[in-house]
Amino acid sequence: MPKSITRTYSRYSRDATALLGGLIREARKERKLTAQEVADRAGISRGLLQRIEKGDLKCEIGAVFEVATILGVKLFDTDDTTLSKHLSQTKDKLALLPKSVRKKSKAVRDDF
Amino acid sequence: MPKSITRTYSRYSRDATALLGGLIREARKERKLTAQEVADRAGISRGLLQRIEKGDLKCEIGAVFEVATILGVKLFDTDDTTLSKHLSQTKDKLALLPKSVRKKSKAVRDDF
DNA sequence: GCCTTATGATCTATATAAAGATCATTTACT
DNA sequence: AGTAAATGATCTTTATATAGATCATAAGGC
Repeated sequence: MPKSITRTYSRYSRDATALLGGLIREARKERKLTAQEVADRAGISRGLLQRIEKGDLKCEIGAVFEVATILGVKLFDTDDTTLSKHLSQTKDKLALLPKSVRKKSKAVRDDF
Repeated sequence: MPKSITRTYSRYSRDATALLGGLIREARKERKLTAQEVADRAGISRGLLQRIEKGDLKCEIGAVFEVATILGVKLFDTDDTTLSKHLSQTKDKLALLPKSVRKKSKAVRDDF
């Protein structure tokens, strides 16, 4: 049961979301598409698109990224190819890291 | 009333979300933090963090970005200062664009 | 200036994401 | 190898994000 959610967000998170929303709105205007058109193409409601463009932090990341993709707003400042390359690299690197993080159980060997 | 939601996502959106999740997991491991620790610091549940790291598209963007911020995973490949600079620039640029997008009402003047 | 249309804002109903718990499994230390 | 801890997975309950509608306002083309 979710306790009444009142999250706090750092300035960086808020700025990043606002920036992304702004870039989306900018791209939409430049391409001369109405909010309704973009919403339709993304399969979301116009109201949700409004919130996304406003930088609302409580939107599905999938919806936000999808709109960005449709409008050509690049995430990670990279093209598709570079993105999937990064993706593979990350997966490879993760395979090398320990599967679980282990905290020091107690003291640091003061037994000598 | 939301009709049964079954969104479709582009590969780019899916890859981007997966990459972000992977970078988060990677950063967490490198800093030797347990999932519970990070979840606590972000004010979210461990389950949600799991989904974020897995690249689940149906998470709040605010939660995802907050975790990324806490772990030092940079969005937009920029530091804080550059980010807010971009933010202002975008706002300025938006002020210049037309406030609403206007579709060609009908024909292109065939009345002469 | 008019008139159509895009946008902004608000409300309701409902699908669903998230918290919190529990259990099984894996994993890393000793 | 043994063990405690971290992770993964699943279930239930509840808060809430979303769709869809409506209304008011703003804004652009004529």
